[in-house]
Amino acid sequence: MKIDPTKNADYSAQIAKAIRDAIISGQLNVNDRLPSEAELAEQFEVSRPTVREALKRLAAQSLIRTQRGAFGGAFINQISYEEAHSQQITTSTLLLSMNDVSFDVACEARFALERSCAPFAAQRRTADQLATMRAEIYRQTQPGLSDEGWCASDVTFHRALVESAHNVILSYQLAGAVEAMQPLMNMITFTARNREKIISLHTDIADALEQRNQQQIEHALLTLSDYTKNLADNVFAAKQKIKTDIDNQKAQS
Amino acid sequence: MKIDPTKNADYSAQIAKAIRDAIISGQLNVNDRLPSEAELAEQFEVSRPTVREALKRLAAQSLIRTQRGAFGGAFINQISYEEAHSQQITTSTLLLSMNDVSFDVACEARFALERSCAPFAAQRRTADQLATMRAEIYRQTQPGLSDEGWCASDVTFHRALVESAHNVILSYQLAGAVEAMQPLMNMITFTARNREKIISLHTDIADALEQRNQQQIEHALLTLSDYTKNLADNVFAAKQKIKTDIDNQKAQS
DNA sequence: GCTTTTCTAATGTCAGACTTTTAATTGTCT
DNA sequence: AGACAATTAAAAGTCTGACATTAGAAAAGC
Repeated sequence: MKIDPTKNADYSAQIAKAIRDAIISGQLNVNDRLPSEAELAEQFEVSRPTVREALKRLAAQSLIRTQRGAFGGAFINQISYEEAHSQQITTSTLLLSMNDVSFDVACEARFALERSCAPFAAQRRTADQLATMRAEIYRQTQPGLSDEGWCASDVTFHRALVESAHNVILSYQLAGAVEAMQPLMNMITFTARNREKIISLHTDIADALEQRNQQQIEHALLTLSDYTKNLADNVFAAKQKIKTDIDNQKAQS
Repeated sequence: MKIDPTKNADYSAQIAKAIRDAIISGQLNVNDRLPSEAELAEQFEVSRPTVREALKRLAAQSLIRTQRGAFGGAFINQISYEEAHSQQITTSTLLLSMNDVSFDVACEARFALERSCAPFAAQRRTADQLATMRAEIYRQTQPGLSDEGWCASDVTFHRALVESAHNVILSYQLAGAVEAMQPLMNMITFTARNREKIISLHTDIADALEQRNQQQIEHALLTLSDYTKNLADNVFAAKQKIKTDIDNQKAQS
């Protein structure tokens, strides 16, 4: 692992890569302690600040954690679902916001992924998860619910659906996709009429899940996907119209 | 953004967070240039090495890129699908290897996710993608193909299937899931007999895709999933048996 | 035997200097 | 005037050496 060829540039990146590879390949195990910064500096024949920069890179990916004090140091971190998940969300969110993905594409992907847990959800759903979903539906019917409250409830509802598949990998992947989409979803303002329709679709999903009817779950999700797409199209069209009107006014004056 | 409360610890983490938040919230746009390290050090009232550690953290997430020389500096990076993708793979791979996820769970998730692009693949597949898949199937029939070659061909085949859905978000999410699973898949050694069966299932998938038959694609994927699971169960059972036999021998002596 | 103190190894931070890279500017020649 | 070469300056990358802070371990005291 100690090899670090005198390639032209950026020692800290090279050192980070060397350590990262050692972790991935299993040479370093969870909770192993890395040598101290001073020792690493000696091994790699660089100064301590350079080593530190490398370690910070690894820390940014939660590959290591550091502890101060005697017998402290850098330890290989066991990545938890939560950490992996929150990292995935940051990445996906940035990806979406920086590459102006069309709403349709994102929406399609989101519901397609969610549909993929339908068969397992139908088989394995527990009363508990069903209750959560029903509770969220009830919350959504409350007239005083704010836009933020509505969105949060929506996320909880869908997360319960995903969890009911009882597959940690699916949960991890889907929670990431759903949450990353949230900023896009928040661009839609839901009228009372919209909410009513969505609540009815949510009820369909819950009913289908209760009856363990996979096809019906998938169908309801597909309908919800199409409805959301339409809603978004209208919102964007309206925004476009306002913009055009303003342009026209400017042209007249 | 310049605020950095005198909380107790880890300035570099705080600074990284401040800048990261500014990027995510849109205060800083793609290709904007950050102030130079010296200026940042002054703004945050810390030393330059501390600022540098913060910047390295951001660089590790590909949030910024740096350029040396006059008019160089740190620039907000536009995250590409490729980068996001490779980051996702590192995270997922580590998650899987560190939390000993059962093969069944991972396999189930992988094929469930892949099934989710069946409807779009059936609609939108191009002749090109179909040709890629047929070519990989042909490669898989070659008797001299090594284990590595087999796995690589498998990945290419499935990626072509995913790409045929023509949805960048789905591609991004699924490619991550498929590739992260690869180390687990590589634990299975495929006999000639196994390969034959898998090739026949791959052919089923390609045929279904050619006929744009969504249900048949899904069915073939499900069968492939079950077959892979069985295969893995047998491999693990065999390994377990060997271990038990050794233990018994030891007990006898 | 338990608590308190001291020790010490490690990270976290700083200041200042030097090196290298790179683009813009200026200068020179045809 | 335009093309090429030399200069310059800004910025990242690196190093040295020091000090501050933490927290576990060992020693001292009761």
